[in-house]
Amino acid sequence: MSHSVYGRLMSVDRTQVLHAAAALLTRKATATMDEVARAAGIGRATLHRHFAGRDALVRALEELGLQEMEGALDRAGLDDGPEDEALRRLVAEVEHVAPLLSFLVTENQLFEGDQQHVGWARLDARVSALFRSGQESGVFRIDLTPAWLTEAFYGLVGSGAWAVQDGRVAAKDFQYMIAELLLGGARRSVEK
Amino acid sequence: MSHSVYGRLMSVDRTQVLHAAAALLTRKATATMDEVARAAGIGRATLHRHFAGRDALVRALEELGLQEMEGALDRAGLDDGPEDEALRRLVAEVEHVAPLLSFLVTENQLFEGDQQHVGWARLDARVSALFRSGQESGVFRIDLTPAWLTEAFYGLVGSGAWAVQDGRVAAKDFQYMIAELLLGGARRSVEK
DNA sequence: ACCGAATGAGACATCAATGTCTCATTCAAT
DNA sequence: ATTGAATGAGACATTGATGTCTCATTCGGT
Repeated sequence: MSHSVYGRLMSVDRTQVLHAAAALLTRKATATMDEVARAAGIGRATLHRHFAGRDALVRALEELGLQEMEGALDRAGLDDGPEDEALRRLVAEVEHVAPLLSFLVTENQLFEGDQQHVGWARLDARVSALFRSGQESGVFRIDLTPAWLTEAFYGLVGSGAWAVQDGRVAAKDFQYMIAELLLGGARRSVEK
Repeated sequence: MSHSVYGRLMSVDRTQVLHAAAALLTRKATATMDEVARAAGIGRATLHRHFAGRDALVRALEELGLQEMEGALDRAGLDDGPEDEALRRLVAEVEHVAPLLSFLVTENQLFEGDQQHVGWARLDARVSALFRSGQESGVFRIDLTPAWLTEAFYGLVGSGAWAVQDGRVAAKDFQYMIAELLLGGARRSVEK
């Protein structure tokens, strides 16, 4: 009785399917369920067996995205050491979640009604807290609000993922490019 | 015979409709034609009279986006003065095109086949050239590729537009937030 | 080698969005 | 005030995606 981790026999990797779906939907949100299935390397019927419909799929993406982001935040250890180094660790941890994060940030069809999802508020708060902490300790400049820095972080991660996926940036440079731009900007420092 | 600028009677402002459509589609790419019409403040029938279908609408968005971006690039005068100041001017010029640009960057359903649209290649080249020029003149750092800086520029403009539209950043801070982050980054400079 | 679960492919009905049309109304120009 | 173009609302047929089902096949566990 070596069922698998969750009691069911495992054939299609739910997580892998969701990551593939996110990668596709980020750049083609109108993609068909059939296209999503193909992109994940499975049949449409199988996709339907795992996710009742498009809504269910999107909600699963949301759930996984939140979960993986929380994990990344945990592993980054944002409370340890200087905030700029913490940010570098966060960028590193976030790399493989990037397409998923990108989809969730972009597609706000999630927010039914007009209130933000609770889980997202938590994430925002954690990232935002890092920037605020950095400002208080004098590591980050104070003329850019934590809210904006958080938003910019999301945006750059998304851009980075896209640039890599599209071949405009080497995958190995992902972390460096994002962290360096976010921390130091494009201008050449007068003093390092 | 005071027809209007283009010979037809003008009732719905084509440009205004497209901007509204872009603003909506950026955050809800699966929006219905009816939703788009409502968002633009017109009826579905009228929307159909101006744009044959969804494809035509998207292609019109593309065309307008390219046109307005080219205009912004022209007005920014990228060849005059230091590149960092040119970049600031570009950010300023790009502000009102932001939602449109954001939609076009995000939705790559445009690129039929696998080749990039010619117009976009031109835009990319112009923005990229600015960063390259800045690197050569010593204004910008050389460890971040022009391609990445270009991508980051798009991403930050999109994030900025989103943050403003969502009320997380004041509209009046749009230019400052983007230009400052892009040029100087989040880290507090040791020396200014 | 056997068995059962899960899959892929395809058929099919359903449903929502789309595209087209009509008609009454509004509005700008005269 | 009159005219004609353009609009909004609604009806309608069409199309394409969706959701469900069946059946043959594959594959992992025993």
